[in-house]
Amino acid sequence: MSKRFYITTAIFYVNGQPHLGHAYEQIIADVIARTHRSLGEEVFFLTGLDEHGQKVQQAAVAEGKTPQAYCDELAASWKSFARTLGLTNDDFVRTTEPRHQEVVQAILTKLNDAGFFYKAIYKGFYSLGAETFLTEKDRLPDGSFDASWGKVVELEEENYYFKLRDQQQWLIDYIEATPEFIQPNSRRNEILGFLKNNTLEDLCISRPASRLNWGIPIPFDENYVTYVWFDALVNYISIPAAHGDREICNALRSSIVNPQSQIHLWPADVHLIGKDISKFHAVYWPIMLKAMGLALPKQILVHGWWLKNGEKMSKTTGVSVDPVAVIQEWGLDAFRFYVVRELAIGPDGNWTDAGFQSRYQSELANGLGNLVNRSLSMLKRYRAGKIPTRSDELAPEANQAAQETIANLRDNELQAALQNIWSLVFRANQYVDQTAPFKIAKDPAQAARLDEVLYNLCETCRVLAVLLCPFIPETSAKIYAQLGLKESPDRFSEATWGKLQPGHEIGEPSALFPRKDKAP
RNA sequence: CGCGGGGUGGAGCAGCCUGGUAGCUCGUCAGGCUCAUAACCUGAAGGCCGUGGGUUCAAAUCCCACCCCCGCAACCA
Repeated sequence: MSKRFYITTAIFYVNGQPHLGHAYEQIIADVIARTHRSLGEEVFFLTGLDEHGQKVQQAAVAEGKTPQAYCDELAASWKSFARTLGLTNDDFVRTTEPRHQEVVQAILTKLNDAGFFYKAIYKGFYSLGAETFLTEKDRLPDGSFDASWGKVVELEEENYYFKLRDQQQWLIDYIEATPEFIQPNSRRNEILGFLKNNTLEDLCISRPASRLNWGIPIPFDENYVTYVWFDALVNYISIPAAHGDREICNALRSSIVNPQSQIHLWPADVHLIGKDISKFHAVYWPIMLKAMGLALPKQILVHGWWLKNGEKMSKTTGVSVDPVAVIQEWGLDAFRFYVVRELAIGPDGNWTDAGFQSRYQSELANGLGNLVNRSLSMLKRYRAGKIPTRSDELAPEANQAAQETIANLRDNELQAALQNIWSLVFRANQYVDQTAPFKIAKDPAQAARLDEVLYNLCETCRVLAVLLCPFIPETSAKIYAQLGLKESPDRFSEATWGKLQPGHEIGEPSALFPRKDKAP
Protein backbone atom coordinates (compact mmCIF):
# COMPACT_ATOMS: atom_id res chain seq x y z
CA MET A 1 0.00 0.00 0.00
CA SER A 2 1.55 3.26 -1.04
CA LYS A 3 1.89 6.17 1.28
CA ARG A 4 -0.95 8.65 1.14
CA PHE A 5 -0.54 12.39 1.37
CA TYR A 6 -1.70 13.04 4.92
CA ILE A 7 -2.73 16.53 6.05
CA THR A 8 -4.32 17.62 9.29
CA THR A 9 -5.76 20.76 10.79
CA ALA A 10 -5.54 21.40 14.49
CA ILE A 11 -8.49 19.91 16.28
CA PHE A 12 -10.64 22.70 17.59
CA TYR A 13 -11.59 23.10 21.19
CA VAL A 14 -15.27 22.44 21.39
CA ASN A 15 -16.47 25.15 23.74
CA GLY A 16 -17.90 27.52 21.20
CA GLN A 17 -19.14 28.08 17.70
CA PRO A 18 -16.88 28.04 14.64
CA HIS A 19 -15.58 31.40 13.41
CA LEU A 20 -13.47 32.87 10.64
CA GLY A 21 -10.22 31.52 12.04
CA HIS A 22 -11.42 27.95 12.01
CA ALA A 23 -12.87 28.36 8.54
CA TYR A 24 -9.57 29.79 7.32
CA GLU A 25 -7.50 26.90 8.60
CA GLN A 26 -9.88 24.29 7.29
CA ILE A 27 -10.12 25.90 3.86
CA ILE A 28 -6.36 26.13 3.48
CA ALA A 29 -6.08 22.48 4.43
CA ASP A 30 -8.84 21.60 2.00
CA VAL A 31 -7.15 23.47 -0.84
CA ILE A 32 -3.91 21.61 -0.15
CA ALA A 33 -5.75 18.29 0.08
CA ARG A 34 -7.56 18.90 -3.20
CA THR A 35 -4.31 20.00 -4.79
CA HIS A 36 -2.70 16.68 -4.08
CA ARG A 37 -5.72 14.80 -5.33
CA SER A 38 -5.52 16.86 -8.50
CA LEU A 39 -1.88 15.81 -8.72
CA GLY A 40 -3.09 12.24 -8.80
CA GLU A 41 -2.01 11.32 -5.28
CA GLU A 42 -4.06 9.49 -2.72
CA VAL A 43 -4.87 11.85 0.11
CA PHE A 44 -6.10 11.66 3.67
CA PHE A 45 -7.36 14.91 5.17
CA LEU A 46 -8.20 14.93 8.86
CA THR A 47 -9.92 17.56 10.96
CA GLY A 48 -11.93 17.31 14.13
CA LEU A 49 -12.57 18.31 17.70
CA ASP A 50 -10.79 18.42 21.02
CA GLU A 51 -13.46 17.63 23.58
CA HIS A 52 -11.77 17.05 26.92
CA GLY A 53 -10.63 19.40 29.62
CA GLN A 54 -11.81 21.55 32.40
CA LYS A 55 -13.45 24.27 30.35
CA VAL A 56 -15.67 21.81 28.57
CA GLN A 57 -16.61 20.26 31.86
CA GLN A 58 -17.41 23.65 33.35
CA ALA A 59 -19.40 24.80 30.32
CA ALA A 60 -21.44 21.60 30.34
CA VAL A 61 -22.22 21.92 34.02
CA ALA A 62 -23.21 25.53 33.50
CA GLU A 63 -25.77 24.44 30.92
CA GLY A 64 -26.99 21.61 33.09
CA LYS A 65 -25.77 18.93 30.71
CA THR A 66 -23.37 16.07 30.91
CA PRO A 67 -20.08 16.81 29.19
CA GLN A 68 -20.77 14.10 26.63
CA ALA A 69 -24.18 15.49 25.73
CA TYR A 70 -22.69 18.97 25.52
CA CYS A 71 -19.97 17.75 23.15
CA ASP A 72 -22.40 15.75 21.04
CA GLU A 73 -24.49 18.83 20.36
CA LEU A 74 -21.55 21.00 19.43
CA ALA A 75 -19.96 18.25 17.37
CA ALA A 76 -23.05 18.12 15.18
CA SER A 77 -22.75 21.82 14.57
CA TRP A 78 -19.04 21.58 13.73
CA LYS A 79 -19.61 18.74 11.31
CA SER A 80 -22.30 20.76 9.62
CA PHE A 81 -19.85 23.66 9.41
CA ALA A 82 -17.35 21.44 7.62
CA ARG A 83 -19.96 20.61 5.01
CA THR A 84 -20.81 24.29 4.62
CA LEU A 85 -17.16 24.96 3.79
CA GLY A 86 -17.14 22.20 1.18
CA LEU A 87 -14.38 20.33 2.99
CA THR A 88 -13.20 17.04 1.57
CA ASN A 89 -11.99 15.65 4.87
CA ASP A 90 -11.71 11.88 4.93
CA ASP A 91 -12.45 11.55 8.61
CA PHE A 92 -13.54 13.71 11.51
CA VAL A 93 -11.95 12.93 14.83
CA ARG A 94 -13.53 13.52 18.22
CA THR A 95 -11.24 12.92 21.15
CA THR A 96 -14.05 11.36 23.15
CA GLU A 97 -14.31 8.48 20.70
CA PRO A 98 -13.13 5.06 21.90
CA ARG A 99 -10.88 4.64 18.86
CA HIS A 100 -8.94 7.69 19.99
CA GLN A 101 -8.95 6.94 23.70
CA GLU A 102 -7.53 3.48 23.32
CA VAL A 103 -4.57 4.82 21.36
CA VAL A 104 -3.90 7.49 23.96
CA GLN A 105 -3.92 4.84 26.65
CA ALA A 106 -1.69 2.53 24.63
CA ILE A 107 0.84 5.34 24.30
CA LEU A 108 0.71 6.19 27.97
CA THR A 109 1.29 2.56 28.86
CA LYS A 110 4.18 2.22 26.47
CA LEU A 111 5.92 5.41 27.55
CA ASN A 112 5.40 4.63 31.19
CA ASP A 113 6.87 1.15 30.76
CA ALA A 114 9.82 2.70 28.99
CA GLY A 115 10.48 5.03 31.91
CA PHE A 116 9.64 8.37 30.35
CA PHE A 117 7.35 9.40 33.19
CA TYR A 118 7.89 10.11 36.85
CA LYS A 119 5.62 11.22 39.64
CA ALA A 120 6.26 14.39 41.59
CA ILE A 121 4.61 16.86 43.87
CA TYR A 122 4.04 20.36 42.64
CA LYS A 123 2.98 23.18 44.87
CA GLY A 124 1.87 26.53 43.61
CA PHE A 125 -0.81 29.02 42.79
CA TYR A 126 -3.46 27.73 40.47
CA SER A 127 -5.95 29.65 38.36
CA LEU A 128 -9.21 27.78 38.15
CA GLY A 129 -10.32 29.76 35.14
CA ALA A 130 -7.20 29.31 33.07
CA GLU A 131 -6.72 25.74 34.24
CA THR A 132 -3.08 26.41 34.81
CA PHE A 133 -0.55 26.91 37.52
CA LEU A 134 0.78 30.44 37.72
CA THR A 135 4.42 31.31 38.08
CA GLU A 136 6.27 34.07 39.87
CA LYS A 137 6.24 36.03 36.63
CA ASP A 138 2.47 36.17 36.74
CA ARG A 139 2.57 37.75 40.15
CA LEU A 140 1.92 41.43 40.64
CA PRO A 141 4.36 43.49 42.70
CA ASP A 142 2.12 43.25 45.75
CA GLY A 143 2.14 39.47 45.57
CA SER A 144 -1.41 39.09 44.35
CA PHE A 145 -2.54 37.94 40.92
CA ASP A 146 -4.31 39.94 38.26
CA ALA A 147 -8.07 39.72 38.47
CA SER A 148 -8.13 38.39 34.94
CA TRP A 149 -6.87 35.07 36.21
CA GLY A 150 -10.10 34.65 38.12
CA LYS A 151 -10.00 32.77 41.32
CA VAL A 152 -6.50 31.74 42.33
CA VAL A 153 -5.94 29.07 44.93
CA GLU A 154 -2.84 27.53 46.42
CA LEU A 155 -2.62 23.92 45.42
CA GLU A 156 -0.34 21.04 46.28
CA GLU A 157 -0.68 18.31 43.74
CA GLU A 158 1.02 15.09 42.81
CA ASN A 159 1.17 14.41 39.09
CA TYR A 160 2.93 12.49 36.36
CA TYR A 161 5.58 14.27 34.38
CA PHE A 162 7.18 13.61 31.03
CA LYS A 163 10.98 14.05 31.20
CA LEU A 164 12.09 16.56 28.63
CA ARG A 165 15.54 17.44 29.96
CA ASP A 166 17.49 15.26 27.57
CA GLN A 167 15.33 16.00 24.56
CA GLN A 168 16.29 19.56 23.80
CA GLN A 169 19.50 19.22 21.84
CA TRP A 170 18.42 16.64 19.30
CA LEU A 171 15.35 18.71 18.55
CA ILE A 172 17.43 21.84 17.97
CA ASP A 173 19.75 19.88 15.71
CA TYR A 174 16.83 18.43 13.80
CA ILE A 175 15.12 21.77 13.24
CA GLU A 176 18.38 23.34 12.11
CA ALA A 177 19.08 20.50 9.72
CA THR A 178 15.54 20.39 8.35
CA PRO A 179 14.42 23.85 7.23
CA GLU A 180 11.09 22.64 5.85
CA PHE A 181 10.08 21.10 9.19
CA ILE A 182 8.67 24.35 10.56
CA GLN A 183 7.37 26.87 8.06
CA PRO A 184 7.36 29.78 7.46
CA ASN A 185 10.92 30.62 8.51
CA SER A 186 9.84 33.33 10.94
CA ARG A 187 8.12 30.65 13.02
CA ARG A 188 11.06 28.33 12.70
CA ASN A 189 13.35 31.05 14.03
CA GLU A 190 10.98 31.72 16.87
CA ILE A 191 10.99 28.08 17.96
CA LEU A 192 14.75 27.81 17.62
CA GLY A 193 15.16 30.95 19.68
CA PHE A 194 12.92 29.53 22.35
CA LEU A 195 14.75 26.20 22.46
CA LYS A 196 18.18 27.77 22.58
CA ASN A 197 17.40 30.34 25.23
CA ASN A 198 15.32 28.29 27.62
CA THR A 199 15.57 25.02 29.43
CA LEU A 200 12.51 22.92 28.83
CA GLU A 201 10.53 22.16 31.91
CA ASP A 202 9.11 18.70 32.18
CA LEU A 203 5.62 18.38 30.82
CA CYS A 204 2.90 17.52 33.28
CA ILE A 205 0.74 14.95 31.54
CA SER A 206 -1.89 14.17 34.15
CA ARG A 207 -4.64 15.80 36.15
CA PRO A 208 -6.06 14.39 39.37
CA ALA A 209 -9.47 12.87 38.67
CA SER A 210 -10.68 14.38 41.90
CA ARG A 211 -10.33 17.83 40.40
CA LEU A 212 -11.08 17.05 36.76
CA ASN A 213 -12.72 13.87 35.60
CA TRP A 214 -13.54 14.89 32.02
CA GLY A 215 -10.53 13.28 30.42
CA ILE A 216 -9.01 10.00 29.34
CA PRO A 217 -8.14 7.87 32.38
CA ILE A 218 -4.45 7.20 32.88
CA PRO A 219 -4.27 3.43 32.38
CA PHE A 220 -1.78 2.77 35.14
CA ASP A 221 -3.31 5.01 37.79
CA GLU A 222 -7.05 5.32 38.15
CA ASN A 223 -6.73 8.50 40.20
CA TYR A 224 -5.69 10.53 37.17
CA VAL A 225 -6.87 11.58 33.75
CA THR A 226 -4.70 12.70 30.82
CA TYR A 227 -3.76 16.33 30.34
CA VAL A 228 -5.75 17.67 27.37
CA TRP A 229 -2.79 18.63 25.22
CA PHE A 230 -1.22 15.21 25.45
CA ASP A 231 -4.61 13.76 24.58
CA ALA A 232 -5.26 16.19 21.73
CA LEU A 233 -1.95 15.86 19.88
CA VAL A 234 -2.37 12.11 19.72
CA ASN A 235 -5.33 12.53 17.37
CA TYR A 236 -2.87 12.83 14.50
CA ILE A 237 -1.88 9.20 14.98
CA SER A 238 -4.91 7.69 16.67
CA ILE A 239 -7.03 8.06 13.57
CA PRO A 240 -4.42 6.54 11.25
CA ALA A 241 -4.14 3.71 13.77
CA ALA A 242 -7.89 3.24 13.67
CA HIS A 243 -7.61 2.94 9.91
CA GLY A 244 -4.88 0.35 10.25
CA ASP A 245 -1.68 2.32 9.66
CA ARG A 246 0.99 -0.35 10.11
CA GLU A 247 3.81 1.86 11.26
CA ILE A 248 1.78 3.27 14.11
CA CYS A 249 0.17 0.01 15.13
CA ASN A 250 3.52 -1.75 15.19
CA ALA A 251 5.13 1.02 17.20
CA LEU A 252 2.44 0.84 19.83
CA ARG A 253 2.38 -2.96 19.95
CA SER A 254 -1.24 -2.88 20.86
CA SER A 255 -4.33 -4.78 19.93
CA ILE A 256 -5.70 -1.89 17.93
CA VAL A 257 -4.55 -3.18 14.57
CA ASN A 258 -7.35 -3.20 12.08
CA PRO A 259 -6.58 -6.17 9.87
CA GLN A 260 -9.14 -5.11 7.28
CA SER A 261 -7.20 -2.06 6.28
CA GLN A 262 -3.57 -1.39 5.49
CA ILE A 263 -3.78 2.30 4.87
CA HIS A 264 -0.39 3.99 5.04
CA LEU A 265 -0.55 7.54 6.39
CA TRP A 266 2.23 8.23 8.85
CA PRO A 267 4.26 10.39 8.89
CA ALA A 268 1.93 13.28 8.25
CA ASP A 269 2.94 15.48 5.35
CA VAL A 270 1.49 18.67 6.81
CA HIS A 271 0.20 19.66 10.22
CA LEU A 272 -1.54 22.96 9.56
CA ILE A 273 -1.91 25.06 12.71
CA GLY A 274 -2.35 28.59 13.98
CA LYS A 275 0.55 30.56 15.39
CA ASP A 276 -0.67 30.32 18.96
CA ILE A 277 -0.06 26.60 19.23
CA SER A 278 3.25 26.29 17.43
CA LYS A 279 5.11 25.37 20.61
CA PHE A 280 2.93 22.38 21.29
CA HIS A 281 3.41 21.12 17.76
CA ALA A 282 7.02 22.03 17.19
CA VAL A 283 8.40 21.11 20.61
CA TYR A 284 6.24 18.71 22.60
CA TRP A 285 4.76 16.71 19.76
CA PRO A 286 8.10 15.79 18.15
CA ILE A 287 9.44 14.74 21.55
CA MET A 288 6.38 12.59 22.17
CA LEU A 289 6.73 10.95 18.78
CA LYS A 290 10.40 10.21 19.22
CA ALA A 291 9.67 8.61 22.55
CA MET A 292 7.10 6.39 20.90
CA GLY A 293 9.55 5.42 18.18
CA LEU A 294 7.59 7.13 15.43
CA ALA A 295 8.83 9.35 12.62
CA LEU A 296 8.28 13.10 12.88
CA PRO A 297 5.75 14.85 10.66
CA LYS A 298 7.30 16.27 7.52
CA GLN A 299 6.06 19.78 8.06
CA ILE A 300 4.38 22.00 10.59
CA LEU A 301 2.82 24.81 8.61
CA VAL A 302 1.92 27.81 10.73
CA HIS A 303 -0.60 30.40 9.59
CA GLY A 304 -1.44 33.81 11.02
CA TRP A 305 -4.57 35.31 12.45
CA TRP A 306 -7.28 37.43 10.93
CA LEU A 307 -8.09 40.83 12.29
CA LYS A 308 -11.25 42.68 11.40
CA ASN A 309 -10.82 46.32 10.46
CA GLY A 310 -7.49 46.21 12.25
CA GLU A 311 -8.92 44.86 15.49
CA LYS A 312 -8.37 41.50 17.05
CA MET A 313 -11.44 39.32 16.87
CA SER A 314 -12.89 38.42 20.20
CA LYS A 315 -15.96 36.84 21.64
CA THR A 316 -16.17 39.35 24.43
CA THR A 317 -15.92 42.48 22.31
CA GLY A 318 -18.09 40.99 19.59
CA VAL A 319 -15.60 41.80 16.85
CA SER A 320 -16.06 38.91 14.50
CA VAL A 321 -16.79 37.72 10.99
CA ASP A 322 -19.47 35.08 10.58
CA PRO A 323 -18.34 32.77 7.80
CA VAL A 324 -21.76 31.22 7.38
CA ALA A 325 -23.39 34.60 6.84
CA VAL A 326 -20.77 35.58 4.26
CA ILE A 327 -21.19 32.28 2.44
CA GLN A 328 -24.95 32.69 2.38
CA GLU A 329 -24.69 36.13 0.89
CA TRP A 330 -21.77 35.71 -1.51
CA GLY A 331 -21.42 32.01 -2.09
CA LEU A 332 -18.97 29.44 -0.83
CA ASP A 333 -16.43 29.89 -3.61
CA ALA A 334 -16.24 33.64 -3.13
CA PHE A 335 -15.43 33.06 0.53
CA ARG A 336 -12.89 30.33 -0.15
CA PHE A 337 -11.26 32.49 -2.80
CA TYR A 338 -10.98 35.56 -0.63
CA VAL A 339 -9.33 34.00 2.41
CA VAL A 340 -6.71 32.27 0.29
CA ARG A 341 -6.14 35.14 -2.13
CA GLU A 342 -5.94 37.91 0.42
CA LEU A 343 -3.39 36.40 2.75
CA ALA A 344 -0.20 34.38 2.42
CA ILE A 345 0.20 31.53 4.89
CA GLY A 346 2.10 33.07 7.79
CA PRO A 347 1.35 36.72 8.38
CA ASP A 348 -1.72 38.11 10.08
CA GLY A 349 -4.40 39.43 7.78
CA ASN A 350 -7.09 42.03 7.98
CA TRP A 351 -10.66 41.31 7.01
CA THR A 352 -12.64 44.25 5.71
CA ASP A 353 -16.05 43.96 4.09
CA ALA A 354 -14.97 46.51 1.48
CA GLY A 355 -11.89 44.47 0.61
CA PHE A 356 -13.95 41.35 0.24
CA GLN A 357 -16.44 43.03 -2.05
CA SER A 358 -13.69 44.64 -4.04
CA ARG A 359 -11.99 41.34 -4.79
CA TYR A 360 -15.30 39.71 -5.57
CA GLN A 361 -16.13 42.40 -8.06
CA SER A 362 -12.80 42.86 -9.76
CA GLU A 363 -11.24 39.43 -9.73
CA LEU A 364 -14.16 37.02 -9.68
CA ALA A 365 -16.94 38.87 -11.50
CA ASN A 366 -15.05 41.19 -13.86
CA GLY A 367 -11.99 39.03 -14.31
CA LEU A 368 -12.75 35.34 -14.34
CA GLY A 369 -16.53 35.39 -14.63
CA ASN A 370 -16.65 37.89 -17.43
CA LEU A 371 -13.94 36.10 -19.39
CA VAL A 372 -15.79 32.81 -19.34
CA ASN A 373 -19.06 34.50 -20.14
CA ARG A 374 -17.81 36.52 -23.10
CA SER A 375 -15.83 33.59 -24.50
CA LEU A 376 -18.69 31.12 -24.43
CA SER A 377 -21.22 33.71 -25.55
CA MET A 378 -19.21 34.41 -28.66
CA LEU A 379 -18.83 30.74 -29.46
CA LYS A 380 -22.56 30.35 -29.01
CA ARG A 381 -23.37 33.32 -31.17
CA TYR A 382 -20.83 32.93 -33.97
CA ARG A 383 -20.44 29.17 -34.15
CA ALA A 384 -23.69 27.89 -32.68
CA GLY A 385 -21.80 26.57 -29.66
CA LYS A 386 -19.61 24.17 -31.63
CA ILE A 387 -15.91 23.97 -30.82
CA PRO A 388 -13.89 24.73 -33.96
CA THR A 389 -10.61 23.22 -35.13
CA ARG A 390 -7.86 23.15 -32.58
CA SER A 391 -5.48 26.10 -32.43
CA ASP A 392 -2.48 26.51 -30.15
CA GLU A 393 -1.92 30.24 -30.12
CA LEU A 394 -2.33 30.61 -26.35
CA ALA A 395 -0.97 27.16 -25.56
CA PRO A 396 2.50 28.34 -24.48
CA GLU A 397 1.06 30.87 -22.07
CA ALA A 398 -1.56 28.51 -20.73
CA ASN A 399 1.01 25.78 -20.21
CA GLN A 400 3.36 28.18 -18.51
CA ALA A 401 0.64 29.41 -16.17
CA ALA A 402 -0.26 25.81 -15.38
CA GLN A 403 3.34 24.89 -14.63
CA GLU A 404 3.87 27.89 -12.39
CA THR A 405 0.58 27.35 -10.61
CA ILE A 406 1.31 23.70 -9.93
CA ALA A 407 4.86 24.46 -8.81
CA ASN A 408 3.60 27.01 -6.32
CA LEU A 409 0.89 24.65 -5.10
CA ARG A 410 3.49 21.97 -4.44
CA ASP A 411 5.22 24.47 -2.16
CA ASN A 412 1.93 25.40 -0.46
CA GLU A 413 2.25 28.88 -1.94
CA LEU A 414 -1.48 29.15 -2.44
CA GLN A 415 -1.66 32.89 -2.81
CA ALA A 416 1.08 32.93 -5.43
CA ALA A 417 -0.67 30.12 -7.30
CA LEU A 418 -3.81 32.21 -7.55
CA GLN A 419 -1.76 35.07 -8.92
CA ASN A 420 -0.39 32.72 -11.60
CA ILE A 421 -3.92 31.72 -12.53
CA TRP A 422 -5.08 35.31 -12.74
CA SER A 423 -2.20 36.21 -14.98
CA LEU A 424 -3.75 33.79 -17.47
CA VAL A 425 -7.19 35.35 -16.95
CA PHE A 426 -5.68 38.70 -17.73
CA ARG A 427 -3.85 37.37 -20.77
CA ALA A 428 -7.05 35.89 -22.18
CA ASN A 429 -8.96 39.13 -21.71
CA GLN A 430 -6.13 40.95 -23.40
CA TYR A 431 -6.23 38.39 -26.23
CA VAL A 432 -9.89 39.15 -26.84
CA ASP A 433 -9.03 42.78 -27.20
CA GLN A 434 -6.09 42.19 -29.51
CA THR A 435 -7.82 39.70 -31.79
CA ALA A 436 -11.27 41.36 -31.69
CA PRO A 437 -13.31 38.29 -32.62
CA PHE A 438 -16.47 40.41 -32.56
CA LYS A 439 -15.06 42.38 -35.50
CA ILE A 440 -13.72 39.40 -37.40
CA ALA A 441 -17.15 37.81 -37.12
CA LYS A 442 -18.53 40.44 -39.45
CA ASP A 443 -16.15 39.44 -42.21
CA PRO A 444 -16.84 36.01 -43.78
CA ALA A 445 -13.38 36.03 -45.32
CA GLN A 446 -11.87 35.74 -41.83
CA ALA A 447 -13.86 32.73 -40.70
CA ALA A 448 -10.77 30.60 -40.20
CA ARG A 449 -9.17 33.26 -38.02
CA LEU A 450 -12.33 33.51 -35.95
CA ASP A 451 -12.22 29.74 -35.43
CA GLU A 452 -8.69 30.01 -34.09
CA VAL A 453 -9.52 32.77 -31.67
CA LEU A 454 -12.61 31.07 -30.33
CA TYR A 455 -10.82 27.78 -29.81
CA ASN A 456 -8.05 29.50 -27.87
CA LEU A 457 -10.52 31.29 -25.62
CA CYS A 458 -12.65 28.26 -24.83
CA GLU A 459 -9.68 26.04 -24.23
CA THR A 460 -8.16 28.64 -21.92
CA CYS A 461 -11.40 28.69 -19.93
CA ARG A 462 -11.21 24.93 -19.64
CA VAL A 463 -7.61 24.99 -18.43
CA LEU A 464 -8.54 27.68 -15.91
CA ALA A 465 -11.31 25.46 -14.55
CA VAL A 466 -8.83 22.66 -13.94
CA LEU A 467 -6.30 24.93 -12.22
CA LEU A 468 -8.97 26.55 -10.07
CA CYS A 469 -10.49 23.29 -8.91
CA PRO A 470 -8.64 23.02 -5.57
CA PHE A 471 -9.62 26.57 -4.68
CA ILE A 472 -13.14 27.02 -5.99
CA PRO A 473 -14.43 23.58 -6.94
CA GLU A 474 -18.05 24.63 -7.45
CA THR A 475 -16.99 27.22 -9.99
CA SER A 476 -14.73 24.76 -11.78
CA ALA A 477 -17.62 22.37 -12.10
CA LYS A 478 -19.84 25.16 -13.42
CA ILE A 479 -17.30 26.09 -16.07
CA TYR A 480 -17.03 22.47 -17.15
CA ALA A 481 -20.80 22.22 -17.25
CA GLN A 482 -21.08 25.37 -19.33
CA LEU A 483 -18.48 23.93 -21.68
CA GLY A 484 -20.75 20.93 -22.00
CA LEU A 485 -18.10 18.61 -20.57
CA LYS A 486 -19.14 15.53 -18.65
CA GLU A 487 -15.69 14.94 -17.17
CA SER A 488 -14.53 16.34 -13.87
CA PRO A 489 -11.93 19.13 -13.72
CA ASP A 490 -10.28 17.63 -10.66
CA ARG A 491 -7.07 16.32 -12.28
CA PHE A 492 -4.14 18.54 -13.21
CA SER A 493 -3.33 16.13 -16.02
CA GLU A 494 -6.37 17.71 -17.69
CA ALA A 495 -4.68 21.11 -17.63
CA THR A 496 -2.78 20.08 -20.73
CA TRP A 497 -3.65 22.19 -23.74
CA GLY A 498 -5.80 20.81 -26.51
CA LYS A 499 -8.29 18.57 -24.74
CA LEU A 500 -11.35 20.33 -26.17
CA GLN A 501 -12.47 18.34 -29.19
CA PRO A 502 -13.52 20.08 -32.42
CA GLY A 503 -17.19 19.64 -33.07
CA HIS A 504 -18.03 19.32 -29.39
CA GLU A 505 -21.06 21.38 -28.45
CA ILE A 506 -20.98 23.49 -25.32
CA GLY A 507 -23.80 24.16 -22.88
CA GLU A 508 -25.43 27.43 -21.87
CA PRO A 509 -23.26 30.30 -20.64
CA SER A 510 -24.39 32.11 -17.53
CA ALA A 511 -22.78 34.47 -15.05
CA LEU A 512 -20.51 32.65 -12.61
CA PHE A 513 -20.27 35.53 -10.17
CA PRO A 514 -23.17 37.94 -10.62
CA ARG A 515 -22.24 41.53 -9.93
CA LYS A 516 -23.74 42.97 -6.84
CA ASP A 517 -24.70 46.58 -6.55
CA LYS A 518 -22.52 48.28 -4.05
CA ALA A 519 -24.29 49.23 -0.88
CA PRO A 520 -25.01 52.99 -0.80
C1' C B 1 17.63 45.59 27.81
C1' G B 2 10.83 41.73 28.08
C1' C B 3 8.73 38.49 23.68
C1' G B 4 6.65 38.55 18.94
C1' G B 5 4.66 40.90 14.43
C1' G B 6 4.87 45.05 11.21
C1' G B 7 6.57 49.98 8.69
C1' U B 8 6.91 49.17 0.25
C1' G B 9 3.32 55.17 -4.74
C1' G B 10 -3.81 57.68 -2.03
C1' A B 11 -5.88 52.50 0.41
C1' G B 12 -4.86 47.19 1.18
C1' C B 13 -0.97 43.80 0.15
C1' A B 14 3.26 40.64 -2.49
C1' G B 15 8.50 40.73 -3.14
C1' C B 16 13.05 39.96 1.55
C1' C B 17 14.99 33.13 2.94
C1' U B 18 18.14 32.04 -2.68
C1' G B 19 20.95 40.69 -3.51
C1' G B 20 20.79 42.71 -9.98
C1' U B 21 15.20 47.24 -14.38
C1' A B 22 9.84 47.71 -7.56
C1' G B 23 4.86 43.82 -8.61
C1' C B 24 -0.65 42.86 -7.53
C1' U B 25 -5.92 44.51 -6.38
C1' C B 26 -8.50 49.04 -5.70
C1' G B 27 -8.54 54.38 -6.58
C1' U B 28 -7.14 58.86 -10.04
C1' C B 29 -6.34 60.87 -15.23
C1' A B 30 -6.36 60.17 -20.68
C1' G B 31 -7.51 56.97 -24.78
C1' G B 32 -9.47 52.38 -27.30
C1' C B 33 -13.34 48.61 -27.81
C1' U B 34 -18.54 47.06 -27.74
C1' C B 35 -18.31 40.06 -27.61
C1' A B 36 -19.35 40.20 -22.31
C1' U B 37 -21.82 40.55 -15.70
C1' A B 38 -21.88 49.38 -17.45
C1' A B 39 -17.68 44.24 -17.82
C1' C B 40 -12.61 44.31 -21.11
C1' C B 41 -7.90 46.48 -23.19
C1' U B 42 -3.91 50.45 -23.76
C1' G B 43 -1.19 54.48 -21.76
C1' A B 44 -0.08 58.05 -17.76
C1' A B 45 0.59 60.29 -13.00
C1' G B 46 2.09 58.81 -8.21
C1' G B 47 7.53 55.32 -4.27
C1' C B 48 14.58 58.36 -2.40
C1' C B 49 10.78 50.39 -0.31
C1' G B 50 10.55 53.91 8.42
C1' U B 51 15.75 56.50 9.68
C1' G B 52 21.15 56.33 9.83
C1' G B 53 25.38 53.52 9.00
C1' G B 54 27.93 48.99 6.94
C1' U B 55 29.04 44.73 3.38
C1' U B 56 28.98 44.58 -2.13
C1' C B 57 30.42 46.11 -8.80
C1' A B 58 25.15 46.07 -7.12
C1' A B 59 20.57 46.18 -1.21
C1' A B 60 13.43 46.78 -0.47
C1' U B 61 16.32 42.15 -0.20
C1' C B 62 22.29 40.64 3.87
C1' C B 63 24.66 42.96 8.73
C1' C B 64 24.52 46.78 12.91
C1' A B 65 22.08 50.76 15.46
C1' C B 66 17.88 53.69 16.07
C1' C B 67 12.57 55.57 15.45
C1' C B 68 7.37 54.54 15.06
C1' C B 69 2.82 51.27 15.12
C1' C B 70 0.28 46.69 16.78
C1' G B 71 -0.43 42.20 19.94
C1' C B 72 1.19 39.65 24.47
C1' A B 73 -6.04 38.63 30.85
C1' A B 74 -9.55 35.59 28.73
C1' C B 75 -12.39 33.34 24.43
C1' C B 76 -9.08 31.81 20.34
C1' A B 77 -6.96 29.58 14.18
